[in-house]
Formats: sequence, structure tokens, C-alpha cells
Amino acid sequence: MKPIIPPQNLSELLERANMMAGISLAQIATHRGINVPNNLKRNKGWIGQLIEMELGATAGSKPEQDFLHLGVELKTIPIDNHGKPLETTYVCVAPLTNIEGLTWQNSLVCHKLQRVLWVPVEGERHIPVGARRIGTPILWEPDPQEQALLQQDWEEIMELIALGKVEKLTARHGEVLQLRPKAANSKAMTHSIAEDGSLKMTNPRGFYLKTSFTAMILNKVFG
DNA sequence: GGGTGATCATAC
DNA sequence: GTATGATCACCC
Repeated sequence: MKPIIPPQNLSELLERANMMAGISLAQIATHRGINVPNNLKRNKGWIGQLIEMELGATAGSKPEQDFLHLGVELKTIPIDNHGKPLETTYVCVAPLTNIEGLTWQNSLVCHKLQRVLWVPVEGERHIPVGARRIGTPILWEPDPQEQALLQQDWEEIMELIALGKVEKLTARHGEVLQLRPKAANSKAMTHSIAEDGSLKMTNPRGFYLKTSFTAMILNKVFG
């Protein structure tokens, strides 16, 4: 198999991504010498990691963009046969402590979403994983309106967290950005702010983009 | 049937 | 536990 070198510039990344359009996951996996799982129950991040590898993203667990030198975050997104997202999109872990002075502009959500390369992949469960095809990639930068929606949701959520009301937040808060559990299981705990300002224990949370929002992004191109 | 809350694998 | 990659699956 060929070694994958990180793309040197944005056009090189886009060129590689465009070449994957129409290809099945099995073809990519074979090319990489990887076995295709029968389902994603125990391999939930498999598609994302496969695409990352093929595009030459630097493997790592750093809270940064996948292509830091290009300022690009890579997201695979499962779609139905109409091109509509089947799942919400995870963005990053939500900070629950030490958030005094944190603003939208210097938040991790804002930073990660400045520029995203969306790679749609057929995601309907009746399609065998290996037979699922990759779609046309979309390079997206939030326009002022999208930016404003994200910022508004982020600020509302973070204010409640700062007030010690994280337990009152559900996935129903937010128009485009929502807060949901993000952990190995519901027993996982982390520190958060209590209503009296002290620390308490809570389930870790993450920020997710709602499917109605990502559908709009995809529709701007395919609509 | 869709969305919310829960969960899976893995590296460190 | 926290971070990466997300999808599962139950309840409404």
C-alpha cells in the first residue's frame, strides 16, 4: 500500500477528497489493507478514521483541527439516499469548569468549525458497511448567519453551565448546536460548576450539530 | 420514526 | 478521565 503523506496545501486535500467520491468503503479499506467490520456497533468511529487515514490526516488525540496546517477540520457524515444527514455531528467536549472569561471567539467550537471538510457517506443501515459509497466532499466555512446561530446557542448553553445549571440542559436547548452526554457510559463523571459556585460531579457533555443544521450546509451545494 | 440520552473502541 | 472518531438504541 502507498504511504499517505499529509496534503501540502488545501487544493491538494480537496483533490484527494474529490477523488474518493463515488468510491465504496470496501475499496478504500482494501487499498489500506484493512478489514471492513460487519456493522458499526463496536466500531462507531471506523468510517471517520478510515477517511482520515486515506486523506493523510495526522492521527492523534489532540483537541485540534485534523489538518492544522491547513486550518481544516474533517467530518464524515452519514446520509440517506436523499442526501439528508442521518446523525447529529459531534464537535467537541464541552468545558464545564474554568470557563470564566471564555468567549465564543476563543471557544473550541468556534475554532473547530471555522472551516470543515464534510465527507458524506451513505449511512443507511441496510447497506453493508463495505458497500457504502463516499459522496462529493464539501468545504464549508460558516457564513455570518450560521456563525450567529452557533454563537447564540453556544452562549446560552455556556451561561447555564456557568450558573451551575448543567443538569437542566438537555439536547432540546439550542437551535443548531446542542449539548449531549459524551462519555464511555452514563457512569463516567467529571467536575462541573454547582449553583453555589463550588464544584460538583456531572456526566461529561459534548457539543453536537443538529441534523437540520448540517442538512442546510449540505443543501447549499446539492440543493 | 425521530431525537435524546447512552454507548463503543482506542490512545495516553 | 479526556481526547479522538462517531453511531446505537430506547423512549416518546
